[in-house]
Amino acid sequence: MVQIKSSDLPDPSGDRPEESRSLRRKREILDAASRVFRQRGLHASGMREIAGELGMHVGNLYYYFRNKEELLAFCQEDSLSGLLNLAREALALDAPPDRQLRHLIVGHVVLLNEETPGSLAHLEVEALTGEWREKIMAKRETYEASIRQILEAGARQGLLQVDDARLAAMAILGSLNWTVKWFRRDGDMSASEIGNAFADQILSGLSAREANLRRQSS
Amino acid sequence: MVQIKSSDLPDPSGDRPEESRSLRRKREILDAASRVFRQRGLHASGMREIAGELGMHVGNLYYYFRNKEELLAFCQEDSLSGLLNLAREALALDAPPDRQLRHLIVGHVVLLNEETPGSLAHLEVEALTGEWREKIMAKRETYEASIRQILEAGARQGLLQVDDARLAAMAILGSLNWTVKWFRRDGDMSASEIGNAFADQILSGLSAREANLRRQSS
DNA sequence: ACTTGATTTGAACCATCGTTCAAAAGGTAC
DNA sequence: GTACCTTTTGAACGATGGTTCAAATCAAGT
Repeated sequence: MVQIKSSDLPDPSGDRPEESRSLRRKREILDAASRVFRQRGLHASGMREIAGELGMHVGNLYYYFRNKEELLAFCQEDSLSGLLNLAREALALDAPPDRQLRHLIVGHVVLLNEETPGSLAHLEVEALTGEWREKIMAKRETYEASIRQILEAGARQGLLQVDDARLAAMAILGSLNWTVKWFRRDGDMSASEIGNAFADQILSGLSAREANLRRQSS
Repeated sequence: MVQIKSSDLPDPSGDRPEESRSLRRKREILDAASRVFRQRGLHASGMREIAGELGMHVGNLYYYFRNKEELLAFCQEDSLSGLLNLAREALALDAPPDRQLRHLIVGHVVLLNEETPGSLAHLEVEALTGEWREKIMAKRETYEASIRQILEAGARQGLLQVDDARLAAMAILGSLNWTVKWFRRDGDMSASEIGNAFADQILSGLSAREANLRRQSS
């Protein structure tokens, strides 16, 4: 009777060389689940398919996760942890807020589309209920707050022009999150290329100006 | 045995005073379904709940729609028709492309969040298969093409700065579509206020400039 | 009133899906 | 090799949800 506690799955995604066998297996399941969720869509993919992806049987999943919702919640938490790390990374950057923002934008697109396989789940908080929902939403709120923090710092320093940080953050997040709906691994642009192009557009805006200032730093 | 053909539900949402009883009922169902989809989420809402919303019984739905997928497809088509109208409207506007773009942006946010009740469905093309999926995706492609058309016209006239119209369109659409995930009817901003703020941000960009040109027309 | 076709009911069917559990298999330390 | 805990299996249960359909009801037209 192991019964792994919900507080497992450490935030730093760095691999401990000596993780218990059980935890490694758990992460394997998590990754498989994420993959399936992404391919077939959240509600279209059942526990049996997730188990099948790993060549195991359904019941076995319930040895590691209490139910489907917990599995989904862990996927989302994993994905969000990556984003929170990214946000910390961006804020710790020794660079002006506009560059911090670019770092975050590019990282977000890469994370959602190339690294974290569970990203799609991140878009479906509605599927969660109760404590899990609150926990995930709290984490998401923290992430959004980090973005606002960058924007407001930029505004304070006169580098960014931000009327309503909350609104600006949602506009940005919309562009970034939406990429999971159309990004293709075999497309003609990598995630980081897309991220950089988005950063260009978000920072410069679409309006042409007389003096065409392509970039103002470097 | 009436068997309404799939080509019904006329694009112009203007009410014909003499629509057949059957068609009116069909639209009632469509609206109810959209409402339920939106509240409970697509997969969480069953046929019984949709029927319940109208005080009718399950089986009756199948007199008007072959199955759930057809119901969903019609919802999406309805929503997309509204957007296509909007795009035509914007393009027909006797104004420079940047104003056409603003018109489209504001209209899109309003349509998705206040007018068309079936908007949420619009975000879930994955749930469709076969012919329906293709039909919806084709319509969506047409809409996106309209946006690119505006952007490219703007670029040609030197009014807009667009590197990659396809990418720019996706960034914009992401911001707009994402609003349905967080917009609240009882929030402190109306859909059109949000749309206008978005248009400001998308056009001007976040980078502060020496000459702070808030608006360049009017 | 009577007939005919349109609409609605009510109940059932069937597949799928999440979940449970007792039993089998694996792995390890003594 | 044997005892003990971990992990996996295989099969089943119960609920839900989409779907079907024959029968009942409704709405006109004559």
